[in-house]
Amino acid sequence: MSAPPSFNDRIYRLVARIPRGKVATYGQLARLIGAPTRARQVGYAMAALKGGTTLPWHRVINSKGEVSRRKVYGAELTQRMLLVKEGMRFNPRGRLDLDQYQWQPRAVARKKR
DNA sequence: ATGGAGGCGCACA
DNA sequence: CTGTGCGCCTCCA
Repeated sequence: MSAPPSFNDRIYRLVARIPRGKVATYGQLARLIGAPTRARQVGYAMAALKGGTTLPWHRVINSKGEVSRRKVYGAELTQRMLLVKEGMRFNPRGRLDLDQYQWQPRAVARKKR
């Protein structure tokens, strides 16, 4: 029997589609799977990823364009490093300009944010 | 069962 | 800008 894809699986599938040089926010991913109020669970899903994952987990940030704080400090630095390596540049305030870097799954049809 | 805390986000003050 | 509250759901003690 094929079980319906879990919340986490849908998130992971989406994360896998984020192109290099772009980022998505937790809330954005939640909205994209039709669960606009569950941004926090997206964060939880990411936290549950294992070390050897092939997913571009580093391309997921918060709605302010910053790399979120978490338990293990080193992970934040790794994430920032990976993003910079993909060509993105952080503000003096340590944030990314979402207008410039946020992933737009549907290129055209999207006017409001 | 109950209460915190967690890679969030939004509205308000 | 910061802080607080609430909604949301999962985990864990």
